[in-house]
Amino acid sequence: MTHVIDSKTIQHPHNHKSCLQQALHVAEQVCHQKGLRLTPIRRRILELICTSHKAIGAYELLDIFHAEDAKAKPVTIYRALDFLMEAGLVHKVESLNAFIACLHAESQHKSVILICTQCHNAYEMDAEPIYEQLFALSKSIQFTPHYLTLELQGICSHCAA
Amino acid sequence: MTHVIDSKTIQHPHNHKSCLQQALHVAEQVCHQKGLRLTPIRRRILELICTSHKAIGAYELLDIFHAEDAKAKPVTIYRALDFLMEAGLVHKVESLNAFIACLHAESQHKSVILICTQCHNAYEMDAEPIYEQLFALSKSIQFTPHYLTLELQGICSHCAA
DNA sequence: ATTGTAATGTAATAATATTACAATTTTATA
DNA sequence: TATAAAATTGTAATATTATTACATTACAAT
Ligand SMILES: [Zn+2]
Ligand SMILES: [Zn+2]
Ligand SMILES: [Zn+2]
Ligand SMILES: [Zn+2]
Repeated sequence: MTHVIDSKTIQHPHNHKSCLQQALHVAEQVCHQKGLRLTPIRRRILELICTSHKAIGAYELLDIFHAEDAKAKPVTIYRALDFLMEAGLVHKVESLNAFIACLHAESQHKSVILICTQCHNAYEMDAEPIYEQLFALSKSIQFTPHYLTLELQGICSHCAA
Repeated sequence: MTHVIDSKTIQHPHNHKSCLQQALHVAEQVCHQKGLRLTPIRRRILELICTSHKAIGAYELLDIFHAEDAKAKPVTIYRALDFLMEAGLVHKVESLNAFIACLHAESQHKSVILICTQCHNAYEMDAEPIYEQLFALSKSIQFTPHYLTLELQGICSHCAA
């Protein structure tokens, strides 16, 4: 994975339609490749998450989706989220209890999530060297690393300007 | 801060009383120094968190504390937690929605929280170089870093053995 | 003593997430 | 194609985590 974030594009106003198209296209590909079923519900939830770069909560998703499908319940959303996360198409932002779409699910991820506390956008940036060092460090004390939560809050370039 | 974790001690069975004493002693010092009031409730909640190295949830704390003080309500716990976190005596483990005591609150912290998914113990380890690199990386794309969430799940040396 | 501030009491509610079981749809295979 | 197995969705209830609002009490500073 190259730098997923590009301060010239994602942090600033940009043609967001291409983000959405990209994410959905990759999702189709990944699911086909892994033999997973991107059902209408799952696809729609992914679309809703991709609406912006702000992390979105499960109940916000429910509010929107319920207007389209009155049968939708919390578990409808959580199931879709579980599927999408399992497939690597969506990430949970633990420090916000909210979710973002992965724009580069096709490749491996060792990323940090950058969260702007002003505009509330959240994006991934490649951080593979960080993972490697941290994993090495933990191994040096006989701790076997499995999964890293790495989220950086701050002010994005657009909001700082 | 030196290495807060020591695979020879905290990860393995150890005289935990000294962890507790240490944490409470430091808490007294820190509060005195910063002009903060470590009231009986706050002190007791800290003690309860220090009971073990497992991260503990707010409602687990409430269950225990309520048995000692029938007036206790959720907000009693959350207020104490807010105070303790603000004072740097307790950290929230975002990926668990639970809390741990800081054993070295007297010094600055740039730590990673190591979480064993088997025994559920959680400890801090110094990770200052990681912070520096990540902060530098974020600045290089004009993102101003404020606060890092850094939690590593895995298997501790005791459980691996 | 008086007054302002911080801490706690009390009640209600909001926000996030999971469990259990039934019905339906899809997939596999006889 | 018919049938069985597996995956997905429907539905209801509930569990878990966290906050808001306002009253009261304790503490600190004049
Ligand atoms: Zn975009
Ligand atoms: Zn911003
Ligand atoms: Zn200990
Ligand atoms: Zn362990």
